[in-house]
Amino acid sequence: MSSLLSALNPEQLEAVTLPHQSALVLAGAGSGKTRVLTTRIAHLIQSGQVSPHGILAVTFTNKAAKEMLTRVSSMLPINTRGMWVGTFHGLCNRMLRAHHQDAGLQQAFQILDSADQVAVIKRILKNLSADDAKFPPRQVQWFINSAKEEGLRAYQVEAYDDFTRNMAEFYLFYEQQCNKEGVVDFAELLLRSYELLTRNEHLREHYRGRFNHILVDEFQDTNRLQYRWLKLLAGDHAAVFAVGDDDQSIYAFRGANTGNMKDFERDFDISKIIKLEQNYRSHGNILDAANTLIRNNSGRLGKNLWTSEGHGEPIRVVNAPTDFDEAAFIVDEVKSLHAEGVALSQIALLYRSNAQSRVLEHALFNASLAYRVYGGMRFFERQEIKHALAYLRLIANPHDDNALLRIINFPVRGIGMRSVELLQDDAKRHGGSLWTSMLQKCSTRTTFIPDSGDGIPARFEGSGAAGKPTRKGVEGFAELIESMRRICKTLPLPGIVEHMLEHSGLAAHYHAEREGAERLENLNELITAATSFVHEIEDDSLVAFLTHASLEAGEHQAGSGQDALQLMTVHSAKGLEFHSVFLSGLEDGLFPHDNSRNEAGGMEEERRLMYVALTRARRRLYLSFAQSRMLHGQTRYNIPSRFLREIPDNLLKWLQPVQKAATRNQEWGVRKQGPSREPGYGMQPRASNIQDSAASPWRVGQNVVHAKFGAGVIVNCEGHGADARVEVKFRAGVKWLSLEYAKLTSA
DNA sequence: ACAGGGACGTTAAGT
DNA sequence: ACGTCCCTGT
Repeated sequence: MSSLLSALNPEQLEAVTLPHQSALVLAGAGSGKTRVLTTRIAHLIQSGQVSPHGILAVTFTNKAAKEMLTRVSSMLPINTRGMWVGTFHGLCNRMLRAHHQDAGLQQAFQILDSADQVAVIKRILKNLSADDAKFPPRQVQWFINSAKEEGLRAYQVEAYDDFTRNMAEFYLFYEQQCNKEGVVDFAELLLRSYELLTRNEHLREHYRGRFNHILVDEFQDTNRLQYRWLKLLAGDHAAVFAVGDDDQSIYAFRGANTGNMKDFERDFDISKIIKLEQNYRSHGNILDAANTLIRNNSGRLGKNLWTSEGHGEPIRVVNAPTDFDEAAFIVDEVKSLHAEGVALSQIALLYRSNAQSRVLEHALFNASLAYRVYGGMRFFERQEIKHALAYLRLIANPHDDNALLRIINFPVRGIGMRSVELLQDDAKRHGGSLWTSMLQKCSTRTTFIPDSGDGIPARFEGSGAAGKPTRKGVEGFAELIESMRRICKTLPLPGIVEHMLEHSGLAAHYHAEREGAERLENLNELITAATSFVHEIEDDSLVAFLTHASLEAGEHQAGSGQDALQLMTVHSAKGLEFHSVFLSGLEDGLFPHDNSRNEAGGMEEERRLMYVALTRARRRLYLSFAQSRMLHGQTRYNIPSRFLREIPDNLLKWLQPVQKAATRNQEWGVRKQGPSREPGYGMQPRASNIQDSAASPWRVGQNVVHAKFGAGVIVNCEGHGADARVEVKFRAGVKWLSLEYAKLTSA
């Protein structure tokens, strides 16, 4: 047991070994948060305070949930099956599947992702002939989801104006449509589960009795409904162990409510917040910068990161004339870092908004540097995969109108818009699903019209009636789905997928398409996904697989496995760390973003975002800005970010202003000591005097040999220990080299 | 059925 | 600048 606890610092130890009581752990960036969470779970079990059965641990991402399970299992040789570890949505789904009847759901209910949800809303708006200029589908979606996150059903929405009344009406129709089809959206998983526990005392008491310990990761990201769900589930007896960092709350825009932390203190009688402030990630200068910056925010719970390691290198600041030059600088610097031995995958290029990646990618591409951009299309979101899933959904539940509409004429089988509209009208009249209408039409026809044997009813030949010839297509489609449903009852999951791909015509379609090779490959990958799903998961049903596809959209972009630079927004960098970080586009308007100016608390959220960005770097941090930048087809002239001014000068080292690319002919170097002011920039850059070469065997003037650059002479030294660096003049130019990585020999 | 043109929007993103 | 979405014309 003590082996579990031996490596913890006092605060971590206190958190891990806390008795059965609710607690709030304020866990700074890089302070060992996950370690504390997982060690506590292991400790609780090992010391016999709770069985795995009594533990519920909730996170926001599947990745975090998986990580937690892996780490717990590595600490304890126990079966983690009894534990409820997962995302809010995953756990709610688990609960709703187990009690689908009590929750008013069919067993095979399917989950809509955001795109599916918009599709449903569009259909409803069209159906109601709503003015789509006045009511954009995405706004309706936002309204519905916000209402659900406040725990409100359509009839509970308070509407004092026409606009809201309309919105509430759309919500109502949407609700009815989802119920009819047997589908739920993400917010619905939470709300249903919450309502189930509220209404069903028996179930509530069951789960309250079961979960003695509830652990919450990234607590600052919880929304109101999630908080209420936790509170409801905890009741009076469970100990809720909430871990979070108010300074890293960057998701207010999607409903995260930092107020939950203060509510939690009050509602759960938290007498003392445990603060994890020792940072195991970054060097001192980086932490000082982050600490100083974030102190400008008000209403913090308060926290100051520290490290037992040294100050490390100064933070480098770069002023570039254009975004193009900024990118060129970054590429050069990345190259030399790489040459010094830093793996590309340990270098991150961060930016505030996705549009900024373009110019960086362009420069990287020209320099033939391997890179990987986060945030692209995910596996289960690809068009061909969505089509395939739509077929699978119909197999599981043919009343899923959304799925039906997606593939009723894909691949094309001669079902035009006209036929689809007729079906929709019919379904609307009868209040049933499209599938029901379809079957009725087909059966009506076969009853009244004898089939001539070739599949084409004699009576229709040459009839020329506008809508009628398409019926054959509809009928063929109905038969296709029915036969797939029949046959798939007898097949194992991968077999179902394979059969569907073959008989739907999807495989043939992409096979014939000129650019379809990759799509076809993805479809085959879907069979693989089904196969591994069957091997890994205890439930190998089609419904379980579809649920998996909805709740886990898959990898962001298949990491080719090769060593590559990491490009991503600051938001997606949260939780990650890198040896070196380049934070680009530090300009007012970009970061902080213009749109945040008018939002309540917007600037403070931007500052927290900046705080997240800074604390990603372990050893080296570059901050850069451009005086002009091409954005949305226009050149913008920005001033450096106010956040740059909030970092103490003595932590910064201003690199020589980058020259215009066209006239650039010298290497990047350190600005000479002395007063300097960027004209028109209102900042006082100061050359760093962090320098310590006393203990170093290297001195200025020494001749050295580098494995790659050849012979050179040291012209400058800085840093100490693992962070000592020297500036060497080679034939090819002047380079800064990290002594930790560069293979330098004395000559 | 499908290509092509025009309007539009363009902060961040998990489930 | 660029991608997407929807409509229109062939």
